[in-house]
Amino acid sequence: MKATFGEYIKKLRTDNSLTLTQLAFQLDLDSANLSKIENGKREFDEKRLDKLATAFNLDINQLKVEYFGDQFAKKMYAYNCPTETLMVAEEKVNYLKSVNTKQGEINFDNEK
Amino acid sequence: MKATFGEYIKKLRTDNSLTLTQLAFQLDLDSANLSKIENGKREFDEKRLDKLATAFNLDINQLKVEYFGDQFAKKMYAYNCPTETLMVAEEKVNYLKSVNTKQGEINFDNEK
DNA sequence: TTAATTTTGTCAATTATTGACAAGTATTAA
DNA sequence: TTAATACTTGTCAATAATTGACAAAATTAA
Repeated sequence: MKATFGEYIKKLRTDNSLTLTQLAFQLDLDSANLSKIENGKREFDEKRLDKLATAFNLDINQLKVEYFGDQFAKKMYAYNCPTETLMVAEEKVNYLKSVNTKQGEINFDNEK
Repeated sequence: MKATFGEYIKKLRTDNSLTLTQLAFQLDLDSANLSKIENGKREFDEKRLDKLATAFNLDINQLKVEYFGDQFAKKMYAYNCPTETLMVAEEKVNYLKSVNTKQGEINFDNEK
């Protein structure tokens, strides 16, 4: 839970006794590069989250939590951001959600 | 506070009655590109946060809160991440801080 | 109107990320 | 031990993303 995303993938893979080559194939990746991802030397591309979810039958939302949680944490750590940053982020997401009309929803306050 | 980072800069600039050209000069930026940043059509590069702090005599930490809070919020919104993501991010920052020895600190559990 | 300011469009140059492969080091099994 | 498999690391060209720079249009103020 507190591990990096690379460690997280590695655990998933080994728990399911897959080789790098086997998982890399499912993710449409070179096994050497998957190794780097697991060891934190490359980033996992977000466009492969769906494939990862499929490979291990995971909930895509839980995966996003792990993935983006990891991304944000890395940034925070690298730039030594105050913890507040996350509170402000939450406010701002809510702001974005209220300003932008989501797909399929009806917008009642759309006066221009 | 809940505005985007671009709106935030624009407000700072206009409140201090600077033109785009004037502020852009201080930030070592083209005024046309600063305009795009203010209007959310380009990203503000994090390497310029210090210059921005100087220009308006702002606390750099407060600026980081605004800047990264905005970044995280945009990602969350774009990928429709659960709010949990931010809790997990917080855990992970703490994990990173505990694992990596910070500068100047003495590491007591450094048995290889 | 004119001048100053802001916005938009474009594109080459720079920078970052990726895919691919080779060569290396474990690890395991016989 | 060897041979096979698995994993790691380094490199680099190809691709993609970001940036700086400039021109030109639109807006605003006088």
